[in-house]
Amino acid sequence: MEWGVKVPRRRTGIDRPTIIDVADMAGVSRQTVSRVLSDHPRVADATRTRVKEAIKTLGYRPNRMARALVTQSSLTFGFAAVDMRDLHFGDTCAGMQVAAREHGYYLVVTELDFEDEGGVGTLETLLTLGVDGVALFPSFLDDSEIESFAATSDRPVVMIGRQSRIPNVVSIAMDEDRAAEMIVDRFAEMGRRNIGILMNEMYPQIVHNRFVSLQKAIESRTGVASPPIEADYPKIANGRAAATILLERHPEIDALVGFNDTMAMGALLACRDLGLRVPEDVAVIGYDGIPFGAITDPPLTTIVQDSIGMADAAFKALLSCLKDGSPSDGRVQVWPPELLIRESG
Amino acid sequence: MEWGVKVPRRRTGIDRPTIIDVADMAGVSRQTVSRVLSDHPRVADATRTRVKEAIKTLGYRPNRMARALVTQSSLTFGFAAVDMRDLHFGDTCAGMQVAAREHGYYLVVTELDFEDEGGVGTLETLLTLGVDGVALFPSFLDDSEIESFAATSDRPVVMIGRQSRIPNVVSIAMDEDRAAEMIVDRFAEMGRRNIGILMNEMYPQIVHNRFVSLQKAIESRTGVASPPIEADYPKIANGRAAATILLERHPEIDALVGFNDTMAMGALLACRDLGLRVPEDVAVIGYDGIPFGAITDPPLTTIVQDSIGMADAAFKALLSCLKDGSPSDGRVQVWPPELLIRESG
DNA sequence: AACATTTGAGTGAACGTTCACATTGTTTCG
DNA sequence: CGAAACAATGTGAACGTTCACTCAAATGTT
Repeated sequence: MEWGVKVPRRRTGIDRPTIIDVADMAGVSRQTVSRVLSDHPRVADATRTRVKEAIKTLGYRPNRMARALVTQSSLTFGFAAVDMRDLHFGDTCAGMQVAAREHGYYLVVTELDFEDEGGVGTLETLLTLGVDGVALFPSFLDDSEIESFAATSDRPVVMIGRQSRIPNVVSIAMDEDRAAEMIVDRFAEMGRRNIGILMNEMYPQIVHNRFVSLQKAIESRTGVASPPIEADYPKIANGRAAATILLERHPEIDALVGFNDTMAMGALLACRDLGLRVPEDVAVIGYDGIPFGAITDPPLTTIVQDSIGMADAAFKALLSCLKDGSPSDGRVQVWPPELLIRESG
Repeated sequence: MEWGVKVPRRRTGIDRPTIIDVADMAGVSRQTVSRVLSDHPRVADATRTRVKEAIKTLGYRPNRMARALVTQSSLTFGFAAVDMRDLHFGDTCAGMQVAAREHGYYLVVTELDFEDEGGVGTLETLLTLGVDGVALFPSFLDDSEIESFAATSDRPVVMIGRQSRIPNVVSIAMDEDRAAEMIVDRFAEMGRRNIGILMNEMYPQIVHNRFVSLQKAIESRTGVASPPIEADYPKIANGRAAATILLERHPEIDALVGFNDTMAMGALLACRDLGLRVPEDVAVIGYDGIPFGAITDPPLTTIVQDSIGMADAAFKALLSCLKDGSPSDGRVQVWPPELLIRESG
């Protein structure tokens, strides 16, 4: 039997070097290396260069997890949305990436999965990963779910794309009412009063808000309630199918709003199918301003929102919550929409 | 003066509960809680339920960073590409998310930024974040950069979208030669011999490989070298501009390949501008199979690759590298392309 | 009944950092 | 010239886990 001399657990040679390896090579203590790493002023120049050399030759990179464990800050934010391929989500994500990098932050991006406890599971996991804050598109999460998530989160939460006043959550969203008014006013300018709305069930909350805003604007402008219709997924084919049904059921319709550009493009196709001219017979307007909207026939008029600007704001909001330590109580930022007039409406 | 009784650093009340809080509440040791968390068999049923209750009432979630620090595994993979909004990248990313979630893994997604040491910086940061492996689209990184990154990485690396045999890197890519042949053969079927190629400079490596494959296929089939032209960014407008120049310079061209669907759609517009009919005068084929390709006029013929399948393969490759501990020496997986014939070519 | 095995649970150390404090020299200045 | 101030570095503890042990009690075996 042996009494076993303690032996270090790994050190296989493939492992990344640690701060101690650097310290040993430079002949200093770990703290001094740490000081060099964080540009602490009280390090002798000679020492500093020696340490930097050691860092370079060893290819040392600090372990952010270990660092985060003690500082309680990983310099990392989480970003969650249903689908990064969606233009608005993708742009916002890219915008935050840029803002983050500028400030030495890193973005952990994840797709929200409805399967995973309705999306909340994914968010919780994000937290266990050690992010300092979370920016998210609420999509299918309703206000109360967001609220309870924010309540258990010890980190700031900013929500993009919905104007709800939720405790401990900063909300950044486009002014849906204003957007709806712009659309309806534009239609009015063209002499259109019978407006059909193409919805879908994929993002229940946004759709609902957008729908409510549109109905409000339509009734206040024309005094006429508007026939909505739902499609099950915001794809072109579905927009086409939905628009076809809507136009057949309501031949009086002379204007169509799509919940997003993709659906509006479907509407364009439906009009062509039915021999209706756009915009002479039916005017069509979408939301998002995706690039392909510029080359449809006719090019699509659309509401665009400043994704990048909102992303930047989201990042700044998280950062300032961290600085203040304040949980940023239910602040709501409302961003103005812009109507990009092309030819369809 | 005080001699300062030691006091715990934080415990402000907002902090997440730790495993010790759970242990205290359940009246057991941290190790027992840890055992419950990892479903260790040797825990008495009574204890197990007590611990689980404590976990629930406290809302405890294990800190993955602390865990990773000791296990040397974060159950997290990194995924890097230039732009998640790109359909192929986005699909692959989504595919990996699904695969990851199924296996209890988490995906840390990041956009590669050329500014940041030419992209390598971002990858290195990913490593310091503690990911267990990295899947990446090499884009503007050349083979030697990937190679040196893989050499310093103590974690497996899989590269998607380029067929290079690099030490310690698994490569998963579509068979570019085969795709090129399918395109050229399709054109040949239509009696086309004068093929123009629309390139761009955004993803130098892929473009170069794709270009070489196309040239090879064209020469072997028609014996005619082909005029390429470059556009600076794969946008519709640039595809249109590039195609216009190309068609004006080479009126004999009767077929056009776009490096991706977006550029091919630009080509469609250029043809319309010049009064050329598609596909009667000029046939057009793209790469990627983006949905909008289905509704262009005429609908776009295109090469599609199995992004989801490749994503799944990438994930499995990383996983198996970790299992074997083997650095998976330069394996290359080649995936067959598919020609989606619509009307433009 | 004596001993071996299994079961359930606990303890100190380690993972790679940073923080608060301690320890040296070396200036500065009244 | 002595005390105070400062500059440069080092040390032990802590962050929240898991791992390799250890230990006591319960169970089985001959």
